[in-house]
This record gives sequence, C-alpha cells and structure tokens, in this order.
Amino acid sequence: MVQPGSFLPLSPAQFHVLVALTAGELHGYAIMQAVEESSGGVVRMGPATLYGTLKRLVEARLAEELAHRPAPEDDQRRRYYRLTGLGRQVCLAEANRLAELVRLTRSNLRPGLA
Amino acid sequence: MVQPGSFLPLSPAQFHVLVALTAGELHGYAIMQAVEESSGGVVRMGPATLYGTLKRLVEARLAEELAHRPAPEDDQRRRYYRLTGLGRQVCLAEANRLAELVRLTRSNLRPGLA
DNA sequence: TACACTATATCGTCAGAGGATATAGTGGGG
DNA sequence: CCCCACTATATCCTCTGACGATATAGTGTA
Repeated sequence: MVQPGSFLPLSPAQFHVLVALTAGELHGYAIMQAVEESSGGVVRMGPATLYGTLKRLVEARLAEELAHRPAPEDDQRRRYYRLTGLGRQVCLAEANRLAELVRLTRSNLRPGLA
Repeated sequence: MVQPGSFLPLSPAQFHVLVALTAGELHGYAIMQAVEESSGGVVRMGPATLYGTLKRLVEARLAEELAHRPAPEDDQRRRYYRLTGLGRQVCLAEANRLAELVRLTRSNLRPGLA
C-alpha cells in the first residue's frame, strides 16, 4: 500500500485542484472556476497550470478521469475527474498539515497583534 | 500603505519561514531546524532554499535583519531576523486563507471518509 | 450570423525550489 | 590539545513546474 504521507507536502496547485475535487466530480473548466471563486479571486489558475497539474495528479493516481460522463447529454467536450481513494487520503493529510501551521501561527501571533 | 492581500498566495517556502519567525527573533540555521522539527520532518529546507527565501522576504519587507544580535556574547556568525509589522499581517492573512481551504476540505470529506 | 463564453490543449519562458558543495567558526570527547 | 562533528552562512547549478499567451473549436443566444 502506498502511504499518503509520502506525497506531502503538495504543491499549492495540486492541493487546490484536489480540494476542488472534494466537492464532487468536475470537469477541468469547472475546477478552474471553483478554485478562483472559493478563494475570492485571490488564487487564479490558468489553463496551463490546471491541465498540467491535472495530468500530474492522474499520473500520481490521486485523481482519475471518469470513463463515462455523469449526464450523457451535456457538453461533449467536457472531461470529468474525481478523487481516487488515495487522493482523498492525501488531501486530508495535507489539510491536517496546513491546519497545524495555521494553529501555530495564530497561537504565536494572537498575544500581541501589533 | 501596502495591503497584505497583494502578497497572497505566498509560496510554501516563504510561508514556512514567516511562520517560524512568528516564534520570535531567529537566525537562519535555527529557522531551518524549526521548519523541519515543527513539521515532524515532513518539510525539509536546505540552505539554498532558506537563504534564497530569506533574501526575498527581506527585499519584500516582510522580514528584516536585526542590527544588533540579541545576546552580544553568542556565536558571532549568526544573523538574526524578525517579522516586520507587514510580515505579521501577511502571515496571518495567509494562515486565514489556508484555514478556509482546510475547512472546505474537511467539510466536504467528513461525510464519507472511505 | 456574429459574438461572448465554454472547454481543452500546448508552447515557451522563467522564477524559484533544492541538492550539492564551499568555507569557516565552535565545541566537546578521546 | 587536536580532531571531528556540528553549527552557520553562502552560492552554484540544475531542473521542475507554474503561468501567461495563444490556438482551436464547440455552444448558445440575441
């Protein structure tokens, strides 16, 4: 069995895509929009970053393309992706790692917030 | 006034160094150790990454070198750094951004944690 | 039928992450 | 007292991967 910890730390681009996919099965363009929207426009992911990252995630078996589109009658160009079981574990592990950084930062910075 | 939001998102290396500096005034080598230790060995920062990142943080006015060392009698080679006021704001802003990603991930992944 | 938007894809560039290495001062054990 | 590991900063070099720009084409609506 592959251990999720060996993938950490994830690059920001990879993590953002995985997080977007925690919401469900999405196609590339929808991932781009989800990343931008959920970050309030702070994180902007262009096509080059998205499709390159997506390709690497699939190669690493953290995400996979769906064999068949969810709704057969929607836009034929769309290619849908979802998290693998491993991808879910890795995403959670990365979230836990970041949560610890957040906790540490806040605990150190709260006392005197000059 | 410079707005903290314009620095986001930070690169992982920059964020790690800033987080280490939230603990107080540190010299380079101590930052390396702090990053590795606080991450449980998951994040390893070599000299090239550290000093390069530190240089960029100083140029961006997120960190600054102390004019005089805290304890005059300690190792003369040490160069100490601390967060600037701006650096503190940016670090907190980045922590908040990441906290939202963590929250989203957990809220999406909790129901079925297969 | 025209125009904006959706959707995927790739090229080329370039910043920066990081391994390797250099240099030198420090300090404890044998 | 000398040696070696550790501390500490610094830079070289490579190479991955992020990202702007651009290409291509299908969609949908006014």
